Amino acid sequence: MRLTTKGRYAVTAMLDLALQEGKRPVTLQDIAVNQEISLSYLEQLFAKLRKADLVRGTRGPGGGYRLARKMNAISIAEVIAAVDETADMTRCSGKSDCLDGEKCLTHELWMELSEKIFEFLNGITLGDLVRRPEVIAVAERQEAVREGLRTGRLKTVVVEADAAIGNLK
Amino acid sequence: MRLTTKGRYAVTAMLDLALQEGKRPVTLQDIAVNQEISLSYLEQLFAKLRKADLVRGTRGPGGGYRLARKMNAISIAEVIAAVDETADMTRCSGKSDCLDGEKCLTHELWMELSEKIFEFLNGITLGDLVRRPEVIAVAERQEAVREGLRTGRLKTVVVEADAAIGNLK
DNA sequence: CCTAAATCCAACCTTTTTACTTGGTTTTTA
DNA sequence: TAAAAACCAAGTAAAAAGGTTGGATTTAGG
Repeated sequence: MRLTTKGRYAVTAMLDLALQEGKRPVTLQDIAVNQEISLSYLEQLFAKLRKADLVRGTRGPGGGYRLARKMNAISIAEVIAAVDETADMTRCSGKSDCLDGEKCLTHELWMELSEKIFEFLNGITLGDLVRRPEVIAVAERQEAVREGLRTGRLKTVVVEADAAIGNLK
Repeated sequence: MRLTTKGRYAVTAMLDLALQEGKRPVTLQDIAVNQEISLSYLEQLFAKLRKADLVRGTRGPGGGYRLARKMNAISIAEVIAAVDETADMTRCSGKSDCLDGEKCLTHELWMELSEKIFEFLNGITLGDLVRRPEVIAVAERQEAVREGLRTGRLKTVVVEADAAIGNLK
């Protein structure tokens, strides 16, 4: 189970989709702007997410991407694995000479740890992250700010939001 | 908390040291052969491990490296952090314009997850891995941490888990 | 005191991975 | 039928991983 910026891009993008569940599908263009990442790179990541049956795209105007499953049924591990193609991380997979010496022992220990990390991340779903007390507070602030933008009541809202944030910390 | 082959090299190398505790110091040459990695790359990794006060080197013939602390007092997270120099993984650290839009929300969610991963890896020591019977204990604690993520009760859970681990020793 | 084994150190290089660019095509809605 | 979107593929630039070379400093042992 590797864990790099690539995996992070994938997870945050999936979170973007999860946060918009029920609304119109999300365009990669939107995500590209949000995450400050190139559209085409996102396309490549989403090609993998689609192959892994994690998202579903609809074409044409008004189209975009949706989660292929409920957010509670998509684990972080799955998302990361989908974009990561984890080439064998042990270097001793088939080698028989790895039986003697300390080499294979440390490898075995690593693999146990690796397994634990996977299980850990496999036990966390997008839904777990999206629906959390603190997270909900943040989401409300975001809503408030956005609403404030519309109504022209921005300054007070931001102050309120900042106060709310302060309470969290 | 990044997690790449670099971190794996560092962890397995540290496991090598842990497994030889009490014997003569371990030379990088030995590790290089065990892990099939270049001596000089190992030197670079160990320079960082040394700076992080995780290992202590003794020069000259018969020299090599030892753990700077008891293996129970060295966490996997520490080892990985030492070699990883985790440049800011969020891209929005100081930017104020990150308040509007969904960007900062997903970033915040990611950071929470990232924090959880760190805590998870910080709760596992080299000793946990080396002494197999207790690997089971790790699995149990991991369950606890994951549960904590869902309920938002993480800190207490971790403390409880640490206490439980302590009882085992 | 000399030699060899080891850490320590720095500069450079190659390979792989990440991330972006360009230039399309197809599908679908308005 | 025009525009908005997914889809696709080839190539490229930038960054990180991993290695190479060539040392210097310690230090045990003969």
